[in-house]
Amino acid sequence: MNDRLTTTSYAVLTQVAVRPWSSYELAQQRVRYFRYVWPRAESAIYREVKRLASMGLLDGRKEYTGRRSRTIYSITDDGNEALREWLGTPVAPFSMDFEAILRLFIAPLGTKDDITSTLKQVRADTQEMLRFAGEVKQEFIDGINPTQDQIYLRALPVDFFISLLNTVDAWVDRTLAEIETWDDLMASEEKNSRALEKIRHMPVDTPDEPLKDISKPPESQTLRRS
Amino acid sequence: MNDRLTTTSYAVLTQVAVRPWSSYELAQQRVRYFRYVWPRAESAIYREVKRLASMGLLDGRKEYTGRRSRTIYSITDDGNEALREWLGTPVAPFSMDFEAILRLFIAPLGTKDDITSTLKQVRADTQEMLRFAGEVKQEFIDGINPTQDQIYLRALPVDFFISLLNTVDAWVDRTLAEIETWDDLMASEEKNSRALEKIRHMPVDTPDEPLKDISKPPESQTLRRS
DNA sequence: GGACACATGTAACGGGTTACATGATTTC
DNA sequence: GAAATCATGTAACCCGTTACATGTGTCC
Repeated sequence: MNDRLTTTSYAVLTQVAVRPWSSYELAQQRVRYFRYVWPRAESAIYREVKRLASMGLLDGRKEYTGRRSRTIYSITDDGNEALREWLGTPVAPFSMDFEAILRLFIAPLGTKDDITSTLKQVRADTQEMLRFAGEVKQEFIDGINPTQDQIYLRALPVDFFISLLNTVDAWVDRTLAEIETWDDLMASEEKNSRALEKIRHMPVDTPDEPLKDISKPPESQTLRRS
Repeated sequence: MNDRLTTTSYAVLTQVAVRPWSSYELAQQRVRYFRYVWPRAESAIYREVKRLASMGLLDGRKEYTGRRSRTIYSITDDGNEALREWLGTPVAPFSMDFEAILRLFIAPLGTKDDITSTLKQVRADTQEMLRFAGEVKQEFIDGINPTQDQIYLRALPVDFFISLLNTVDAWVDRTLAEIETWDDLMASEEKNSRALEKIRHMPVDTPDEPLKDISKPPESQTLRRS
């Protein structure tokens, strides 16, 4: 049997480290809390807890409601040790899947309505996530979040999440506004020169200019292009 | 044989729509251009082009260099039609994998050095991506980007990408600064009340307050929590 | 007491990754 | 002419998803 631990393994361990849960609760609450930074299907959680239990990192105890059983998992010492070791290993880089961006590249194959609908859907998604973030914020303010005593840690991801969503939201808004000014989706001199002017002002250093952040060690400037 | 099209299929089709490529070039250039919005392993591309060719959406032509062959793919009319139809379907929601955030939750299991190293690694990653974005910006300014004539479209993802990276970068900086002020990683009254004060000022509406954006249709406010 | 939603999972398939393989080209 | 690197893929494993299944409370 395979006993390599993936980030999903550690994500599950992380949650069980808080307190014991049944598989079902775990799957539900993972969706609530980690959905946005490590989204996985519920069934992946069911398989993962069994694997972790068979490796001795979780301890599974059966309970019964009538004829039907459920399993409550708690973390073992080995499980905690595995988490501790994980913290010292290199972290997986941030990555994302953003289909709407792909569609932009070939937007002229479809209609203007296609692409604006796509972008509005993205906005609806981010605003739903922002609504959720607002709920969590309110829970902490009201002092009723289950992890209230860890608010000094939890505030960090919440901060990240809100910043990110506002960034995406603002981008969608100005992108929709730009596209609304277009008569069609075809290339034109005017569109292209407007875009060039915008690109000039985008907040990133170009290779010919001095770099903004000089607090970093210099070898990071010599990384080869992949 | 299975002929369901995934977003990865469309990502490949999108790229081949620009011009013909060999599988190898495709895999390389995908890494360059789509790495950040739809990252996939190169071998996935090799399998995908064969699948798309067998479905008639790509046309594969063999070339030889000595005894060794390679295949050049170009898009067919059916391939273009598939792309066009795709643009009218619901888009997959934005999602991300961000392991560093998971580690924050259990940071006290490790050392302060563990967590700051993790965050510095994230910063190094985002700054490498920003460096790449700066190169692309410069290419457009110099008028030498291969998609220069489509700059009115390409500027939109570039804008997104730069905004996102700057947001992540700024978050990492203030998070590192916060953690630097800590003596240890344990919970404390002081850390928690500071965090609460920060949360109060985070830029997101809470459920008890009037909503910022009233330009949206009202039913989006009534979405059920999942 | 039937319908329906919630609770608690399992099975099977396929997309994604890691590892490997081999021919051509360049370097020194 | 040996070694290293680039070009061009293939094989196999396994993580993740979709679909399904069955038991239990609850509503009316």
